[in-house]
Amino acid sequence: MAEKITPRNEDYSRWYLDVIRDAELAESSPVRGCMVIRPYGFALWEAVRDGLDRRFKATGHVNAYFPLFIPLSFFQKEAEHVEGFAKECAVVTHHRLMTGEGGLLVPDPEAKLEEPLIVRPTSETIIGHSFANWIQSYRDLPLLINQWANVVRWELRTRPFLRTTEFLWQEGHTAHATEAEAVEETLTILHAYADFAVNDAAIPVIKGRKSARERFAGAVDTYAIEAMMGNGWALQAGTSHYLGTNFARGFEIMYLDRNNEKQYCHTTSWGVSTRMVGAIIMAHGDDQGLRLPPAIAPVQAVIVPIWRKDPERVAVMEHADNVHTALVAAGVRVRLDTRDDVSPGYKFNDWEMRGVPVRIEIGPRDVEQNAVVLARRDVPGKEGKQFGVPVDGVAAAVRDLLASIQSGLLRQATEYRDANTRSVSSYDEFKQVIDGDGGFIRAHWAGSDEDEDLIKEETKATLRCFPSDVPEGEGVCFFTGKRTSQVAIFARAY
RNA sequence: CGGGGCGUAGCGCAGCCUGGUUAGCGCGCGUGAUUUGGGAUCACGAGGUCGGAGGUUCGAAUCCUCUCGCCCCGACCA
Repeated sequence: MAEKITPRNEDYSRWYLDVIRDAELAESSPVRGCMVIRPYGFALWEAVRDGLDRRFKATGHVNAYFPLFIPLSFFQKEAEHVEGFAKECAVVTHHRLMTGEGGLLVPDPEAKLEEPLIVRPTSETIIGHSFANWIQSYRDLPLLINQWANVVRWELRTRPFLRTTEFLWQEGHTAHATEAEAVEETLTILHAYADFAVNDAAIPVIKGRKSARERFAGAVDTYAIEAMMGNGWALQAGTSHYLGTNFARGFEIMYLDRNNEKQYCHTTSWGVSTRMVGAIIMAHGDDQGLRLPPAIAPVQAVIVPIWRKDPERVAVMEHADNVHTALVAAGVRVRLDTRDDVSPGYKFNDWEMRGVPVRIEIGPRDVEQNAVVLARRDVPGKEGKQFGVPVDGVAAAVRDLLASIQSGLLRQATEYRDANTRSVSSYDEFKQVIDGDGGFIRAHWAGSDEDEDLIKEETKATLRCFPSDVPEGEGVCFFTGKRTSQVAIFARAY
């Protein structure tokens, strides 16, 4: 691997869990596979939410809300969709409890539902049902709806943020008159996701189309943004699906066109989940813990006052208050750490683990000089510190620093990804890379679905996507030896 | 569901093999003092049905049986 940016040490999983614990992002819950999101972790999710929601609204989407429970029969209406989700559904069968033997509460057999309800694993079906009612004419199109919600998928194996039984996400659902419009919508959202990932989360994602094997259940085409984590594995951080008329046929989502003829709508769906928080942790975290890009950091700068005796304390706090006020006025999300029961050293570590981009140290020496010390989270140790920054210029200096950290994190992550993206010209070489350095393999690909299955079985690497930016041109498939212009990215993935 | 492992204080663990007074350690928590520019120190203190049930035994955290739960690897997946 290239120079270490994030810890790919003995146990990356352990590191990941420790970061989550130390930064107080989340913890396990009494319910298997579910996660308690603590306030700081939720603030991070809210930042993701705000960044995405702003982009959705800028492209004409509006928010709405649909039921948590979906009638079982709704799932039946799209064949591939059933197949994809049937294995991981939570099912509600009763609506009342009763006291049974030994005083234990049990579902009342008298209160069995005539039709079981599914706790939504995704909402295409129930939203499709509404869409069918809402859409009559071409004048009702396009219909651009988004929902912020929780969903439940009974996964066999879970990991905090990356895969939990219940998770928070947004799911967009749109309906269009034509295939071209719906495909355009799918790509508009893909670009919005990538824009957020790159510019807000500082994660250099690759936009691409999924292979048939990796496609969403019921979609004609699935597009995704793929990110590289600190151990070289891939993480699908957002998906956008063109659903064709599959769901429109299942739910009779139809409109009358200008010629007074009934037509099926072309629909799309797309989602980003709390998994994005996991991506941010794994893409940027280092040995000290979390590193947050300023654009989404709940706290962008923290002021740590330092004093020994009460007279010092008064002077330092007054100075710190002034700096705090100036930064608030400058629009910086700043926090003054007034805790007097922990030492400054403790606070330094505490905020570093939480990934706060900028730390402002204010002690008696700074009061004397009417200055502060600035420390940047992305550069460890003394090199990351600026001493004697005059108070007059603090707001400007902090803003510059935040901008520099934002671009610095993106640059580091991009360099890391590029250093760990390799090309191969044979399957042997492919296996060597996957078992050795890991990372992404980007190569020409003309294999079949079965070839893809074989590679997955033998190497655990999956076809992540066909990247949409293809500068390579025609070449030879590493697996089949055929000439092709199609390029694919393979990697082990979460 | 297959393969491995673990349940002892809020958290992390030792003790179990080879049964024996009052079950230990670290972190955290409470009180006090001294500290405070990189995770403070000392003193005192609170905190446990040893996952549960049954059995063996004079005696069980320790041995046996059953049971419940969790974690890791695999299959499923955002």
